[in-house]
Amino acid sequence: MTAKAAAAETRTPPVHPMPFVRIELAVLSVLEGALQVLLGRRAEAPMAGRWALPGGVLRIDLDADLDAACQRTARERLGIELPGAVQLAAVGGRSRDPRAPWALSVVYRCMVTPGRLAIEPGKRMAELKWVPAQAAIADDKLAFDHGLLIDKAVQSLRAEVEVLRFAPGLMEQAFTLGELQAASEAVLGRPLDKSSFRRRLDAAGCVKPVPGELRTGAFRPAQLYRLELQH
Amino acid sequence: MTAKAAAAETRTPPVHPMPFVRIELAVLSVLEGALQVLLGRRAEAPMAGRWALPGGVLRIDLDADLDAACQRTARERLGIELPGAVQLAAVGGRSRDPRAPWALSVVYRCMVTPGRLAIEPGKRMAELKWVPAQAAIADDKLAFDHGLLIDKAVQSLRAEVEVLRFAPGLMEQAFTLGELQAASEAVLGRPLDKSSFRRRLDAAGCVKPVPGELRTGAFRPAQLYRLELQH
DNA sequence: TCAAAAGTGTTTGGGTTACACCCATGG
DNA sequence: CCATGGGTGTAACCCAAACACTTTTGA
Repeated sequence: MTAKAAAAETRTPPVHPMPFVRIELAVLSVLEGALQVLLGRRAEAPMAGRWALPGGVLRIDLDADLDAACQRTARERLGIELPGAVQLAAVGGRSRDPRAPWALSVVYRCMVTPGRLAIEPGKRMAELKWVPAQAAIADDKLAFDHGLLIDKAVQSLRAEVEVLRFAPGLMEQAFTLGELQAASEAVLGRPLDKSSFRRRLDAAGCVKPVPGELRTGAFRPAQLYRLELQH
Repeated sequence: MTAKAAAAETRTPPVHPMPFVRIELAVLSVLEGALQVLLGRRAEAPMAGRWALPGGVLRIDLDADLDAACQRTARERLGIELPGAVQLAAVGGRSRDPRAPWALSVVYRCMVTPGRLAIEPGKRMAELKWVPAQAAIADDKLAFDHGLLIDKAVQSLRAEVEVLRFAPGLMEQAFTLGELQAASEAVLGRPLDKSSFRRRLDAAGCVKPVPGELRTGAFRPAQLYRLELQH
């Protein structure tokens, strides 16, 4: 019986040591006209005091799959869900993380509207802050390889906005076309032409007017729109 | 001393069980005018006898990082290196693989020229065969979730060919523009216009003539070209 | 009445499609 | 000399940038 168990043990894969698996969150937002990324200051070793992407350990007892692990991590570290989070990449290797001989991180990217996030640090987060994405990518004092990960996140976001595939969470539920253009310009880092931007928008059909709804500001009121789900 | 060790132990992450981590290879090739994917018949349980993507267990003692793990897996299963392999995605969850309570696979995609691969099954591979990608994606009898993974691989390849970013391994070292066009058409699944294809090629500068080199066939000899590395 | 932002039209040019047309070669 | 694939030219067209213009409101 013990022999049989031993045999089964030998045949099953866990005979090989497995890597330390984490989830990292690249949470982005357009704030004050610039694309910013949410960083947390690490409360514990390793790299205590250093700024890093919020993240946590994959818990196979709690998480049904990777996407669920992403959401649980978001709840624990940021106190909110991250609808529309998409997987960016997996990175892994020796000496990525001093806690383990081999560390693998699955990185998620998510857009969040300014209001969504009451920046309240959760477990093991000393502090949270928004940092302009440019500065974060250039900062070589970020923990681990998180600078590279932020770069990847920004690149993939740009590629999507370029072809008018707006991630949910980029805008509030309802917004004016002017606001959408401003957000796109902040992400892309270059100005867009109002006329062609709008023509492209309704050619793509990715945005739908909310009848009757207007935003009344200091000047002429603007039609409000919502994101239309892509095919 | 033991107390200190115990404390360290409690703080270090391996207190949580980690998932079973594998590498899967989506090896694609244009064969007989169609995009095909390399499948292996599983020699062992689970799903013995079923066709699946070649793959293997991540070995943190052997692999320096994920890319290295991909190459080792290719050597062991296929007997060759896979230059130009790119990471596609990571998938993971409970009940993906009966061998473990939680399985995570990092999937790589690679193009291979017809001649490159002497289909010689390696360790734990009963047999290897090329299957048209369309058929493989539609086949619901593939092991695990590999049908979905093949779909992803083909989609990402199409997106690249669409913008003339030819993966190394798509073509032999030297090729005629006609061959490049034929391969692109096979990947995209639609005909391309010769004239505009060529104009786009030299606008993008992604292809460079090899002076003096000609391919002499049944008819007029053709200039040979090589892929130019992108910026 | 003016500033500021919303919203529309028109011109223009670059790039792609579609198609026609020569060129070179082995059979 | 002809079938076949290599290679080039041209006109039509589409899209989007550029820019000017009108509209609407609060101050």
